Amino acid sequence: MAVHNADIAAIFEKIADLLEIEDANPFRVRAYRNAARLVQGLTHDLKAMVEAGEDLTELPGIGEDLAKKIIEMVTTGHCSFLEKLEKQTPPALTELLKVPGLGPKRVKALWHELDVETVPQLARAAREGRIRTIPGFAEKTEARILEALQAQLAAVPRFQLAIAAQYAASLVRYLEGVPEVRRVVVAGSFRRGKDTVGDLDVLATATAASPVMARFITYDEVAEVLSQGPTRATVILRAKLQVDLRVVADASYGAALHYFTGSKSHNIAIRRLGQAMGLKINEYGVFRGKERIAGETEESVYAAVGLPYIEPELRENRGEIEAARAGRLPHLVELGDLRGDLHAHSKASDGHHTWREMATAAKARGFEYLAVTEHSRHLTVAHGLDPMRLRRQMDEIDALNAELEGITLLKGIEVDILVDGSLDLPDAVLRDLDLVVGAVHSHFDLPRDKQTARILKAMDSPHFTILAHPSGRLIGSREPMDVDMPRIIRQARSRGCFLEVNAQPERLDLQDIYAQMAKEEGVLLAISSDAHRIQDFDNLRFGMQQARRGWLEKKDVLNTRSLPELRHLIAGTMGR
DNA sequence: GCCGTTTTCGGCCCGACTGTTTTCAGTCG
Repeated sequence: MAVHNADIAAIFEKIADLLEIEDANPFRVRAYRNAARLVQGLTHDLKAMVEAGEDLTELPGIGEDLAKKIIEMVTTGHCSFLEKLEKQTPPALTELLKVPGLGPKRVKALWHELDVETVPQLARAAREGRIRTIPGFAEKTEARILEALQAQLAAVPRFQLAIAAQYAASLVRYLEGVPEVRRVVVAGSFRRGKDTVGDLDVLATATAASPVMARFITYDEVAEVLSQGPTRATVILRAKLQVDLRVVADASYGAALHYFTGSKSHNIAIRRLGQAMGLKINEYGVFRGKERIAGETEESVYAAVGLPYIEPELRENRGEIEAARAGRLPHLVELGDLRGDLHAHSKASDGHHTWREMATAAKARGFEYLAVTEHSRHLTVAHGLDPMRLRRQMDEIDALNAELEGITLLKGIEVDILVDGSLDLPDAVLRDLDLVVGAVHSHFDLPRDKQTARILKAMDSPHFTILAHPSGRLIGSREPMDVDMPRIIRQARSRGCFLEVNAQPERLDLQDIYAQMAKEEGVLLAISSDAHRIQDFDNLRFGMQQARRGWLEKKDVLNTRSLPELRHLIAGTMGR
């Protein structure tokens, strides 16, 4: 049975939940949670590592015991320790932990006092007024549980980064207008550029006299105030997006920004470093005894523990602290490094602007080149091009290039990868293009081996240049295809072709850890807008953040190259 | 359960807010 890293992470989380309900040593619980997070973010397959005989205890947070459990899981497909725990403690209890307001202590009390083991049982107990009879619970708690269960029914998924960005922008403008407010910044997973955010963590610096907190909870988009104190408040916007506001004095800006940006795991690691140096780090600053020695800027916080500044996108405790200590932090690629865009559409297929308009907009962003990559004929809903229309477009592009100054349109196609792995257009026409972007747009649910083989075969085409949106996921609506991504990455290396980080907010595909894996394998990535209208070039900022989360540097990105360099690199893949 | 320019044992990040417990535990981030 195939055991993936995600399966192992899920089992460690489950063990941590059950141990916590059993009131186990909290540090033991944390060890399992740390391990789960580590495994989730690993760029290497644990099964492959075990098969290769690698020493898992080299991984930070994995000791003898957890290594043994991982080996058991990848070789037998199950975890005997979890099975033992599930005999002692009903496994469904871990579902109760997901109800906001219920932690391990309360879940245990509900189980012992009322025999509540499942969410439906919890709902019934709340409706029947039995919860208030448990010591430590009262009517208000019971009411909140009922409310939370109702809210869970109308489950709010995480928000796409780009959507959260819209709510963030107007809230920030509003708060900046409040008297005595100095700075407002959105921290949290938003600042780290995660593909989705669960809530917005907003930091403001203000004087004690500022009415910022009162203004915040009366913001006209606020639907509900969950909690409110002098320095912190939590609200739900009408859009169902939760927003936490934290207010500190301006002198604490850096420490608070660091604390509020997270990730939690990164913060813990930094605080431990501080602790080892006799320092205490909190959101107000870095302290030696009572004396504050840093905290006005994030740089000062890192400097206090002997580290250089670490970019927010790297702060996942996936090796960035070790890299910082060793002076090996990547110099992350930036939006300004892009010299062009290698995936875009026009009215000719399913876009909304002409190539003249697209080229003008691209040039205005400082781009030297823009690839013309319409859909191919198989994608009829998108008015995909057949060979004849493509030939005609190639002539039009030649004519347009003769007119345009300061930008070059590259002749390309986003060709469908058919279910058997063949490409939707004949070699005779593909060979005359500057580049061929291949993409899957159908049959997303093939079994893993077939799906992988299909894509590998497509990449075998001598004209194949870039694999677009490699996982095929649509955030919130379509899961990634079940494919062997490490194998696809190795195929890209051996064929000398490239993978895409698609910047459309619902795609952001490749995902960060695979982008990092590609970098480690020496495969260049294209950060592409997949623009269907001129405004879509703005999405590149989200693709850029995803790429930065994958530790990509300028040298790792195909479209940071000048046009001659780009042509040279592509020539290595075309016409073999 | 992990880990060591404090340590192979004894530590393990830190603070805000809520509700209910009259002084703090539980939860959350």
